Amino acid sequence: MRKGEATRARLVAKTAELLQRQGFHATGLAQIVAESGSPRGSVYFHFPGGKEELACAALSDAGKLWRERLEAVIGAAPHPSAAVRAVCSVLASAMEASEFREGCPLATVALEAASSSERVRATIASHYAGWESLIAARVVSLGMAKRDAARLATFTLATLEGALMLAKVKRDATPIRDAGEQLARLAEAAGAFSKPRRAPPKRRERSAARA
Amino acid sequence: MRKGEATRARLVAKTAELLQRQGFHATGLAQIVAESGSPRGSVYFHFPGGKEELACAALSDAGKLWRERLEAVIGAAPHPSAAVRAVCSVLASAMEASEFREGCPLATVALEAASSSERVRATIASHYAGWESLIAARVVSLGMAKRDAARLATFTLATLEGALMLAKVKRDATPIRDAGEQLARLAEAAGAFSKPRRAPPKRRERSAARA
DNA sequence: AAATAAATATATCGACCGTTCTATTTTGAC
DNA sequence: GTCAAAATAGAACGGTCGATATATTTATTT
Repeated sequence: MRKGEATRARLVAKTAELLQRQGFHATGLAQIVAESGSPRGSVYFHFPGGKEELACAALSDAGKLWRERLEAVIGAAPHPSAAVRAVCSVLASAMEASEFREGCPLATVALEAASSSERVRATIASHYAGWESLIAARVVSLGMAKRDAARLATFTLATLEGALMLAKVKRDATPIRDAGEQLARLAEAAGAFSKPRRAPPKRRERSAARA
Repeated sequence: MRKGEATRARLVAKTAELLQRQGFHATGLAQIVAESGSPRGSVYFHFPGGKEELACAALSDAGKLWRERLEAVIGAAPHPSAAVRAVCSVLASAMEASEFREGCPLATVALEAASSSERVRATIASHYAGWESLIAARVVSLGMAKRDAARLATFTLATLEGALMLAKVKRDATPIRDAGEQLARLAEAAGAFSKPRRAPPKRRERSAARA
């Protein structure tokens, strides 16, 4: 049934948008239905689990979309430092373009629902982990040990998320751009260090990101 | 009138706690009144502006409290690197102790209300700025240029906020501890660089945090 | 075209939301 | 003790919330 899938897609898309801007509790089914032009009676048909299930679907969609974008940028950049610069540039511009209403599509709900809905929490956590593994994989290809790369990836994501939040609150995108610059230098330093290496002999104790 | 002030204080304290754990929209007046044991009829006496005004008072209280704690830690630490380590250690432990329910007292509401209540947004922004200037001042005392110090302070705060969020979502405090370690190294590097300096001759182009 | 399932429409539910209102009690000043 | 202000009590407001139930319409299959 085509029509049903279209309705479902519209519901998910609008929900993702509203969750990104307002969060979970500030977004009502009424608003989702009204702004998406979807039939109200269809919500519980497509999402028997109600608002929670709809939210998880929307968060998953957004998480996948951002993962693909991240993958594309990382794949196109010659070096992680260039990638992080590009990502921050895009994020900063998007933030300004939306007049600081849109940030990370998961972050607001993450903080809101982490302690109330285990399902939502787990959904978001898995997508964050996916983003991190993407970053970590790129860093590993530079020669850094997996463990250190994972740490650096978490650190990078944390900084980006925090910068997005500060930018939203300050209504100023410079935290994002500055974070990009700082992280890029960190990546350069880490790359310069571990580049000339080949097949690390045994193990290295968190040698990375050592400045 | 003593009684009134006590009631007011209880309302503010409980509101701050609930905002930190659940956010703005998930916290109702009913819950605040019930859990604080305060008279329901007193809310609009002490806070004619309603929930928004009460929330701002609570956020301001929390912001001041954290500022004082931050000030104490920075004052006691021999070096910014030690300070950031200590802060992260405390934050990580507190996160675990609360079973990952309590993070930054402002962050959740910051993301929620940044686009809905200008008053709340401005309140939070001012406290974040206060925290940053505290960090920046300490870095300046190390010899770093004011502009670079401000950037580094914003970067540090962003990383901490992001790490707190990730820890909450993952239910794992390691992002906080790792962020502390990384930031501490960054601070050491910045300190080592700008320490031997005296009265910078003219201006330096963001030489800080250079690895 | 008939039969079956998918999808939508609509009305309604009880619960809770933030807010307002009018008593009533408590407190401080005289 | 008297009086006015501060503070509390508690009901009640209209509105919206997410969720449910029952019809009705639309599409797919045979």
